[in-house]
This record gives sequence, structure tokens and C-alpha cells, in this order.
Amino acid sequence: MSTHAASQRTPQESAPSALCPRFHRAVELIGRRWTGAIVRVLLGGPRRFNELLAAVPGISDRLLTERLRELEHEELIVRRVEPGSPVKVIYELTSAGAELQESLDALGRWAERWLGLKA
Amino acid sequence: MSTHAASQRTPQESAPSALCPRFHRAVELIGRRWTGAIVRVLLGGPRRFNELLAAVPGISDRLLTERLRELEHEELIVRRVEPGSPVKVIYELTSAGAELQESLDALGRWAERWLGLKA
DNA sequence: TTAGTAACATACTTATGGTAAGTTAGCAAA
DNA sequence: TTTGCTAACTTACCATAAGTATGTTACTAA
Repeated sequence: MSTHAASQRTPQESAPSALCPRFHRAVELIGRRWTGAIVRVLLGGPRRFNELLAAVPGISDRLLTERLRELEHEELIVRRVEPGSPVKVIYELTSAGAELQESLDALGRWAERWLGLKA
Repeated sequence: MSTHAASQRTPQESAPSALCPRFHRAVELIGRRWTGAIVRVLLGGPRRFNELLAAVPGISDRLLTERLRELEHEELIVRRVEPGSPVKVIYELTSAGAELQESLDALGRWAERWLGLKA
């Protein structure tokens, strides 16, 4: 079979019965491994690189760097370097990032209700 | 460096400053590629395999099968086979699945507000 | 008998994630 | 003054997950 996205489509319609593409982008963004967890920690206030590393159990430093770069690129966080020695790098949420709280909280509540029972 | 999860930890504490592990499980679950989109389509009512395939632009049949199996395993959806020819396989949300609506809607609203402006 | 459909399954390639080790700059103790 | 330490990365490499193409089964319609 092999369905590839744009196969068999009339020219005028841009996607068959497309979901809101922004929703899709959002879910792919915060759904990327570790991203949700990182944002959730930052909802508690600005954090340094190593604080994030400690606060998100299981993540590696390489992936943390990668995810932070992506979040910065999407303008959900800002990176601030405090000079000194050793330098401190502070990450904090932008307004866009902070407004993810509602969805993440809702998801947290759902998880408490439904994921608690098993395992 | 290379931080692996459980390094340097005193025996009595199970995780350094662990986030709610259920939240983490939830975000990894619905954040898995395509899963959010699939659930969102099913919020509109039961759907057949090929309907889902059409409604989630970009997904391949192989991945759709895989995601549906996972969602079934997590008890967010049920799979029902209607005999006949060709057989129809209907997927629909369980209560657990349906209650994801709140979080997904919140995320959708966030996406409209913040992801609309760019690109 | 050939063709078509629904819902997969299998095989293979590419992208993403995980692990380990190296880098840079400054400071501090030996 | 060389050794060691810390923060925040970077690079290299291997494993797992996603993506693509093709095959399968059971049935119907032409």
C-alpha cells in the first residue's frame, strides 16, 4: 500500500480532511521526547543547564542541549548567559512557552486519573 | 560527561527531583508521532482504519497500525471488527481516551494563538 | 479469470535517540 | 606550575524508531 501524504489529491484542495496543521505542529513539538518534561520544569521558573539535567530524570546532556536549541528556535524559551566563572547559562520560558501551562496541567490531571491505576 | 539516569544517587531516594512519572508517561504516550492526531480524529467519533488513514495526512498505513496497537494496549481505544466483506474494523475511544479531549483542546487553542504567526 | 478492496504484515532504508568520551575557559589547591 | 575541578557544551559512534515499498489474505464484482 504505502500511503504517502500527498498521493492522489486534486490540485485545489491542500489536504484531504486535514486536521488543523498548527495542532499537528504543536503536538509534534511538545511531544518530542523530553520536551514536555523540560517545559514543565521551566514552568517553575528559570533554570540552569545542569539544574534541568538533574530535574529531568533520564535525559542525557546531549539531548538536553538539542531540545533546548529547538525550544529556543521555536521561541518557547530564551537562553541567557551570565558571565563569571564558570559561566552560568539560564533558560527561561517566553510568554508563548509559559502559556503551555494550561495544556500541560490538563494532561497532568488526565495522567493522574488514568495512568495511576496500572503498573 | 554522559549522564545516565541513575548515576550517583543515594540508595533511599528513587529519583533526584523527579517530575510526576505519570505525566512523563502521558507525554511520551500521546506525544509519540501521530498519536495526538489519531486521538483527535477519534474524538469526532468511531472511525475505520482507512478513514483514519485519510484523516491523518502524512501517516503511513504501517505506522497507523502500530500506533493503533499501542493505543489499544494502553486502553485508550478499542478495536471492533464488523464481519462482512470486506471486513470493517472500527476504532473508538474508551472513556480514558475521550477524556484526553480537554488537554488536546487546550493544546489546540495554544497552537492557534502561538503557532499561527510564523511560517 | 482478472481485478479490486480492506486491513494489515514483512523487508529494507533513513532519521532520531542514547552512550561515551573529548573540548574550552577559568579558578583553585598541591 | 601542573593537576584537578566545574559548567556547558561538542563529536563520534551505535541502537532503536520511523518511513517507504511491496506482499498477503479473504472476499466480492465484472
